[in-house]
Amino acid sequence: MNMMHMGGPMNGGGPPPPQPFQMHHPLPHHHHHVAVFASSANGTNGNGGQPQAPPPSALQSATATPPVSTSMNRSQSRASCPQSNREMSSHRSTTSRRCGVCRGCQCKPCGQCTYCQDSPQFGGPGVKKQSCIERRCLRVLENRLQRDAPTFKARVGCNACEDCRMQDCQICLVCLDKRFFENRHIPGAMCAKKRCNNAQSIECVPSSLAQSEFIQQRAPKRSYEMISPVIQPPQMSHFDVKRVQYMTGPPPPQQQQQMMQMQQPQMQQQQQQQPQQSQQNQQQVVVVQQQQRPNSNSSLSNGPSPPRTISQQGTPPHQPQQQPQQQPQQNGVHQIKQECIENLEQHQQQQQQQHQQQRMMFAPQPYPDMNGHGRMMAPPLPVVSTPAPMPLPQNQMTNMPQHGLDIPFLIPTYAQTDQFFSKGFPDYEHNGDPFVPPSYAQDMKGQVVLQQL
DNA sequence: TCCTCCGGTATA
DNA sequence: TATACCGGAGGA
Repeated sequence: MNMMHMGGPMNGGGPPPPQPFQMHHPLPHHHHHVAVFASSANGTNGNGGQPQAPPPSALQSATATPPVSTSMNRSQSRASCPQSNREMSSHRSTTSRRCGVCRGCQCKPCGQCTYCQDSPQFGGPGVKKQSCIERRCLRVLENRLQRDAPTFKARVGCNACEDCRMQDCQICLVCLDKRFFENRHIPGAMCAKKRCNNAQSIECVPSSLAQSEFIQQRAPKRSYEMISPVIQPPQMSHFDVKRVQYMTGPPPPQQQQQMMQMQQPQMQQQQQQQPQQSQQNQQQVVVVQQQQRPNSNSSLSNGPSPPRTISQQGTPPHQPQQQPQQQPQQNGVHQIKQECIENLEQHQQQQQQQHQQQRMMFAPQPYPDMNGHGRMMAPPLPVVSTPAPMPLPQNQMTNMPQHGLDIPFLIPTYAQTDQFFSKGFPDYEHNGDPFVPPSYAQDMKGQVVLQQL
């Protein structure tokens, strides 16, 4: 995979200090009509304090100073003539040339990233010859994702180690897919910059696969028996991470042992947090949580988790599948099943309502496909560092994801003891991070930029 | 002719 | 495997 275009050296993911820069070339006159439908024109330009950066409100005028450099104008010129022979005569031009109309193309160079500083435009030597990391064309990006995703070494982290708790780098293939394409191409993958020692490889699903299909395959990558209690008794199935499917019978002994080792501390901690629950409720909750949110970033659960119960004394059983007396009673299993079904159904309805509202608030933005035809693209997503989305019981759905999926999947809630996530998800707001294009910032979230072709 | 930057290759 | 480098396509 070619990661060069994903950002280059990035200071470990942290935003470098803002560095004011001077545009060496005055912005040329804009030759194309740009119509902006802004629902929110207030906000900072978010461009690292650059005095030259036009405020979003400036974009509302078709005659305003263009927010891009000469290269963007050239790209727009190309895009303005989609029927151009030159545009269509070359395979390269049809697959990876800038569309010129997406917000990446509309964004002007940040002047701070590696590639900007390399560019002669900013006094650099021009050896890297790459475009500004803020100016990624969504069409080019999607082409790259479609091309690279099948061979991408996608991984799922443990979500417990320090690396997993780091914020996403926002520049790797996974983060870009998450940001712009709702994880469509590399669903469930962890940020490629994270070096989780407990990460497990997952397979990439072809982008042509429907969301509902890939969820069935992708979500339970780490032995998540989220569906198993509905399908069959939980103790009779496990998820084989290698075969990427549910297998009947208990997991292999080695996997069981590994699961137990990873879960014991979390189980104990969880019981300390819920001391007043009745024993029966406690059993049910634990079973559901272990089955449905093993990938949670919470310390309550992480890693592969076979269906299990909890003992009367609150100590986790070491060999639950060999102790039938500790299995939930038949009524309890049915009750859990019913609870899961109800929770999923209820949450599905909630998700649909939420996404309906999101679509009304953040209208999709059209951008041309390879043939120059308009396509509708999902609104920008909030950038969060999240584990693979997993369904949760409804009583745990406090932090709702904004990933826009029309499925009852959400980012797990996090324990109060989790200092990193207990504050909630970081809002997607431009705060000077040069890797966050100003046009993708919160204040531009509701704006639709239309380029007349 | 110059510029931008995609995509392939080399290198650490 | 990630990053750096660079040839060269395409447009102005």
